[in-house]
Amino acid sequence: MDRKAVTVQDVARVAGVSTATVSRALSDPNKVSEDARTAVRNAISATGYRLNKAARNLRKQQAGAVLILVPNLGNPFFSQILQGISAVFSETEFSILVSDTSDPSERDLNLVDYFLDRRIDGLISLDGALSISELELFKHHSVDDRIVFACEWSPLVDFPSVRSNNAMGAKLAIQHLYDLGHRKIAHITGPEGNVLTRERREGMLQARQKLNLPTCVEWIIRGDFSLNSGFLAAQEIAGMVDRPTAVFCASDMVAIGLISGLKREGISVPNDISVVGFDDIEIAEFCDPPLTTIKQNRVGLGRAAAEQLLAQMGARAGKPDKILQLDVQIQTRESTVAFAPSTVD
Amino acid sequence: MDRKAVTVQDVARVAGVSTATVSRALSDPNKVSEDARTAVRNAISATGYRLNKAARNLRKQQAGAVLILVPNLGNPFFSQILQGISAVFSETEFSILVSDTSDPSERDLNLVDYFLDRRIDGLISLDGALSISELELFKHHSVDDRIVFACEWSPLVDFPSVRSNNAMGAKLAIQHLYDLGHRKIAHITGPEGNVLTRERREGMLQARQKLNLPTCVEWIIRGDFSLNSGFLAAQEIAGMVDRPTAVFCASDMVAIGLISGLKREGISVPNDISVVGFDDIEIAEFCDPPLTTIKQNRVGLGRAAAEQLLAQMGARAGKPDKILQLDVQIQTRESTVAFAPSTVD
DNA sequence: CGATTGCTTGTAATCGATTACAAAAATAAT
DNA sequence: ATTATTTTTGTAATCGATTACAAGCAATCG
Repeated sequence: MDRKAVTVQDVARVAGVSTATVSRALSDPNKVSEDARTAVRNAISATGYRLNKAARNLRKQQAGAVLILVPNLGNPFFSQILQGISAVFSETEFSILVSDTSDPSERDLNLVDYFLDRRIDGLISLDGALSISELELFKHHSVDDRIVFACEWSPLVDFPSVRSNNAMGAKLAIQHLYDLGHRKIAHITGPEGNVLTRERREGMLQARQKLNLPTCVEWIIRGDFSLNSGFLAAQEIAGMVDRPTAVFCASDMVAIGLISGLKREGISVPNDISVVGFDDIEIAEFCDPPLTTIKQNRVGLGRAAAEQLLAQMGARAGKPDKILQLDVQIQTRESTVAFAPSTVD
Repeated sequence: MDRKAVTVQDVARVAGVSTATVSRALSDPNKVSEDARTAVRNAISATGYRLNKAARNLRKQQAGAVLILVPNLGNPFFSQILQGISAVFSETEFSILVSDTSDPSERDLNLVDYFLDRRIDGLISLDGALSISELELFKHHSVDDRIVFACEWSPLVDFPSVRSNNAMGAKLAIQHLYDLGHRKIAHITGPEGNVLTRERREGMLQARQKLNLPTCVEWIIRGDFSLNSGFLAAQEIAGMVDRPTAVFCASDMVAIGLISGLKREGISVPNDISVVGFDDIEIAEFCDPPLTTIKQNRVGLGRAAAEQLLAQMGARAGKPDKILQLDVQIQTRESTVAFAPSTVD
């Protein structure tokens, strides 16, 4: 690459046209004549010309990149959404930058600086927990029309967002357990303050109310989406006097941790307790027992978010903010079975 | 952000110095006097100046970004390496672009184009299976000194690479099983052609030979690192006349699939067969039974690769190509137990 | 036939930071 | 005090593509 760079000037000379014509032939081919177009095409392949993105970006006042904020890159759940996003942008001129918000070294950098430094043209956040001051800055510098939330979102602002229908998922889970004859249903939540936690819990509470199910404060157990929180919840459940016959978990990881923990307590899944997860991560099918869960279309979610952002960046006109909610399905496997009242209550 | 951009000119005017001084104050502060430095600093905060990366990149003939090639973003194994890489580059001026090589829409784009388009200054590939033509192109355009392999690598070239000591991992696994009294040890491999598959298999064969273990062609089962391949291998093992008492799997996913499959065949782990995985993914601890496995330092691997690339990009001098091999450890859990010869052989 | 419209093209300014070169100022040496 | 040396500064060219503007030319119209 140390061969002196071939520029648009060189192409122009070889093709016998001006630089303006070369540039136009590249960006908007039907602005130039057939002849010029082929001359430029030939000159390009003759010289081995490659457009310099930095120069274009400078002139066009854009960055040619978007930033994806991921709460935790190590989590397969998020990285599959990233896959969907990546698939869409790879068809465009945009590159994707990825930043892990759980990484402390990235936290001190203001996000809005990415925009101001002209490093990015848009932003997709999978993290709903952006600070209020950060969100204010977005608005203040009017870059808020180039931001889309995916999966999670922030209740503090009304930026467009693509998400799964979490309440629907919770309802499906409860209804499924109800249909199997379960009445005493516990729930392990996500971390407090998280929007997904809230939506799933509310959906569950609504379904529960509609079906007239008994409630018990003890049955709502605080978790944090992690394997370990499920594992710990198992001990709590084992110690309950009025033990639930089924548990709806806010994530598959929690469900897997729970099953592992219950087993350790001598409680069998699904014979003693049925368990439902949320997410349908790949491994759910290969657990023991295979996990009944709520399936989200993660790749589709990423794709939709990417397309939303592209639309937004294309049309700078203030289009109505959108919330796109993707349907979820229940995937029944062997971790849930019909309630068999072995011991009379 | 539509407020007209503040440029280095504006700062110069306010500070009462020239643009050159402003630029120098920013890039190499001890090239200018104390007075000028503070004047510039004040002017910057007074004007709210932000450096335009596109302009700098154009002038400095660099991109300010590196590309990370990931075989499969949806796989937590890779995304944790990404986390390590990300942590290092976030301390620098470089942004990271991420591309999923399993994404068909990215496959038609020549990787070397990223360099030629000046979109990236360096490349870290977690994918060892780059095509020979692609690798030739790298050399042909002499960008091969700005490429580092991480985790996987290509046997076709001698680019620097950071990897786990896979052979050592295999030896640890076999030795562990040997110490527990196992002699009939099977192995489920990764996909054919993959370097990790080869290293782990060779390491296993060597250890096996050194310990003078019996061999049997049937006991080497072809897998592909996936859950499903482990699941399928279970059926094969169940049908063997001379059944192994332990299985060393090329990945944790395979091990989990295997355990799930064996259970379905009525074979208990670890009572009937002990199982060892490779990777120590997060979930390994919460499987049933918790998985004995070879632990790789994924984040450390990412960090090391990132630092290697930084060193390489900094010193354009041809420094010796390096292969950095990180040690692995065995993490014993409950999927392996001492061999108890219940049925006399 | 002259005027109007539409299409294609070229010239040159522009995006914003960096840096080669040279001049000026400050310091050290004789 | 004068010269040599070092440090600090400014001017202007430069990176490479885009595009406003104007001009050239052909086609269309009254």
